[in-house]
Amino acid sequence: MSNKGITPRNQSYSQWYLDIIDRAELAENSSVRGCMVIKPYGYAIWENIQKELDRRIKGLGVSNAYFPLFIPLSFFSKEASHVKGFAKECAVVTHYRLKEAEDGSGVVVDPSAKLEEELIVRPTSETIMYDTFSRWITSWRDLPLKINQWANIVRWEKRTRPFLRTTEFLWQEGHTVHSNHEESEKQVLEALKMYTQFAKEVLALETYGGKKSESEKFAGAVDTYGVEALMQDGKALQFGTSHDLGQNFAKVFNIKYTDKEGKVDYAWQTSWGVSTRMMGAVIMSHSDDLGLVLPPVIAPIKVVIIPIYKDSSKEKVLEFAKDIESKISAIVEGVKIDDREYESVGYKFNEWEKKGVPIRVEIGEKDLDRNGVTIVRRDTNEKSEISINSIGSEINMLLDSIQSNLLSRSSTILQKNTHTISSYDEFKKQLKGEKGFLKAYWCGSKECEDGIKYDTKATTRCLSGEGKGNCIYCEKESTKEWVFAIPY
RNA sequence: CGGGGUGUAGUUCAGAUGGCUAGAACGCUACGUUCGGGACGUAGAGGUCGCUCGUUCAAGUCGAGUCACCCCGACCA
Repeated sequence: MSNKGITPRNQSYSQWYLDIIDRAELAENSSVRGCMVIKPYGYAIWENIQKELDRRIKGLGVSNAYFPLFIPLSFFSKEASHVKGFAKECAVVTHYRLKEAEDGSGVVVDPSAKLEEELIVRPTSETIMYDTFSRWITSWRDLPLKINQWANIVRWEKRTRPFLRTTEFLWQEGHTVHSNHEESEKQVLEALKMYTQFAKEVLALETYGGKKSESEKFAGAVDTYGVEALMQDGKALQFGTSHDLGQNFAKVFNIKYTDKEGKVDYAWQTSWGVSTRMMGAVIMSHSDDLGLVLPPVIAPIKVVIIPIYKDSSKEKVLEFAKDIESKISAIVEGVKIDDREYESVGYKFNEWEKKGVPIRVEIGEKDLDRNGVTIVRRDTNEKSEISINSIGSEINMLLDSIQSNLLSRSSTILQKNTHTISSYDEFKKQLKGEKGFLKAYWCGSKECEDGIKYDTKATTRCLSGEGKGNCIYCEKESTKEWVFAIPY
């Protein structure tokens, strides 16, 4: 198996992510591909991400709920551009029963069990949720309605990549319904802000967020906003979106309410989501040649203690190590002592480095003698010796500083790799070389956008700001500056 | 769907011009010696060579078909 294509720096990466995911070993002759198995260590990272994100989502006044995996074809086909956007990547359920094959070779689909109406495995849940919403909402008193769902979804993409584009993925999708456009617009921006803050504070990632161009919009949205992160190879990764759906879905799903004046009107909606792709963003952004580097907030193991001893000192060192463990655990969550006897010290160092554990505490005879420990921080690989007085709070502070160091590193990288560009030659040259984010004016025409994409593979990622300049492609005057990049 | 490539041990791969009982490294198991940066020794377990048909005295090796997977495009979070 080759893992080319997901490396932050060419090779070395392939083995790092294998601690987190595995290829789905599907049955022989299965045409299912591009699914991934998330291993326990990887899932623990996801759970930490979920926990932090869920708290923030609830902070927006949103409640969790769950809707069906299957969407009747008729629901799905109601919003024209939505169908058009997703039609080519849907898994369809056509039958509900199997039977034994006549030649005894196993089971086959029972043709008599054909569904009256096909079911779509959700590629996103707008349609199935909004059908329900139309029955929940009748009055202004029912609004705003704010629902979030944690779920798996399926998009049958032609080409998959571990983490970045898997056939099935886990995500969170927020859906809100409002009585007017000002309020729903505000919600869209609030969600966007929540995501960019989340990226900063939890994932230690600096990102660009902003409005998407017409061609990059979500299928069925009036406007789409996106959060874009920069990977080490200079490509951009969109890891979150927030959509202003206007009344597009309300009109086809008949989501109407009576306002305070007794007038009936269609509601205004938003939807927004982030997925397991975030984990890909974290891995690809922070990893180095030694393996993963996890931001402490999402690291399942934040501190690993490695006792180092000879037979003669074994008991003393282990006892000291356990004492240190309980001292740190009193203040810090996620402390692990690696006292496996059957692995060598070097192996352990390597293993936890590879897994991105933020702090390693080494405890040996030398440390015992001076009543201290040796610690190594994963972000810089700096080694230092600290005394055991107030070790818990010191480690806690160090975790904070690792978290903020990763963020400032990410900010610096983003700044360094963002270039304001005014000539198309320069634009092309940059994208052939180091890539990164390019800020340039664009007239807004599809011809220019397509031309740029054809020449360079770069697309508009999001609106950068307003000003005055000339379209990088056709040189017509424009007031809008966009962020361009080659996307994943 | 187009272009390219690959199927041999758990994994990564070697097995020119067909030839004896199919190999290596890593991993795995047991025992011993080790342990401040991926330890070492000894002994072991592990394979219908993707599948089918054909050519041949003889097929992992040649031919045809088939299935699966990977990479590069188009499409996308």
